[in-house]
Amino acid sequence: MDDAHNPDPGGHFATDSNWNLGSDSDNVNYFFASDRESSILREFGWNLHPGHTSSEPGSFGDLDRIDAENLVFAPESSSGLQGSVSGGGGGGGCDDQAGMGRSESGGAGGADVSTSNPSVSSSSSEDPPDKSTGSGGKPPEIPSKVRKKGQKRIRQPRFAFMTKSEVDHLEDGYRWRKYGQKAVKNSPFPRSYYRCTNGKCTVKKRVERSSEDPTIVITTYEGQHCHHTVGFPRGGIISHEATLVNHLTPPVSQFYYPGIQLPRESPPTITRSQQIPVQTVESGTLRELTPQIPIDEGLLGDIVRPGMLNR
DNA sequence: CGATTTTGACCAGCGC
DNA sequence: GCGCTGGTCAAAATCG
Repeated sequence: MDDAHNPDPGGHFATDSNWNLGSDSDNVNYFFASDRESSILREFGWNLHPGHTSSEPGSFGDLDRIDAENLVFAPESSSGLQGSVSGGGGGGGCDDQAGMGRSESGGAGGADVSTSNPSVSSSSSEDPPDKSTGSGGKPPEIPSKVRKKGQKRIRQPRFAFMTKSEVDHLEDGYRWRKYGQKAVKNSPFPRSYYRCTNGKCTVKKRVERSSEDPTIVITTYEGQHCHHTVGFPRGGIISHEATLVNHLTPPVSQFYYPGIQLPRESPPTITRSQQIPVQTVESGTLRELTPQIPIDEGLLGDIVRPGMLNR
């Protein structure tokens, strides 16, 4: 896995083997799409256009300008943990009653994500629900957490954004609780793990800073929110809600309506608002996208290509 | 006081 | 089978 980069001579999107990212769970392929691919994004709920400038609904707000040419797709091949992108379908994670999942305090929360998404997995593994997180070694007290050994961890679709920002945790309209932090191989910067504070929401997000370009923050969302955002400073309260749930829309599809806001907690430190959405899709969905050369830096390496970093 | 963050440990998955 | 790494848990600490 460390060899990571492998340009894709073929001119097609890289394959798992080409882009091994380093982590079992993150074997994701990233592609750069041209404006032509924007349509694909739209299918996933992304209303993007080349050179799009924000401010319109469905856009990323003034925070960023999306340049379709630099758009990066991150089809989650799931080599490992999950069969394939799951549509996240119906309600992704929020299906069940609040009680279940993570409880706030320390909650054994584990149950999250994976567990709740039976419908989703359409693909490969019909796997039985559950298998929740691999949660650590905690007592198998909670049934929902019970993970059968043979079952693989199922993850919801993931969408990553690269943002030039000095702050790690960008405000996106939702409230998150940090539940872990890990040092990342090949990167001096640790990766932080956040979980939506909404009791019913199982959306998670990982935040990592580029080791090559510290100004770039890679934020990866996993799952879909099934609730409203907490509200935006800009008065933009998202009206949408779980209505999107049935589509394979990226979790961000909700908060990006109001536009990804500048961190509330942190002032407008975002220097260059450049955010590149990385969407995970089924490997087969995308084709023939401009090949990109990933760099081996963990998450970042998967998402950011050298050229971009140097920009 | 409640919520969030920090931090060390544990477990699962994968490659060798 | 072993080791490595990512991901998650949960107790303790910190913050508002």
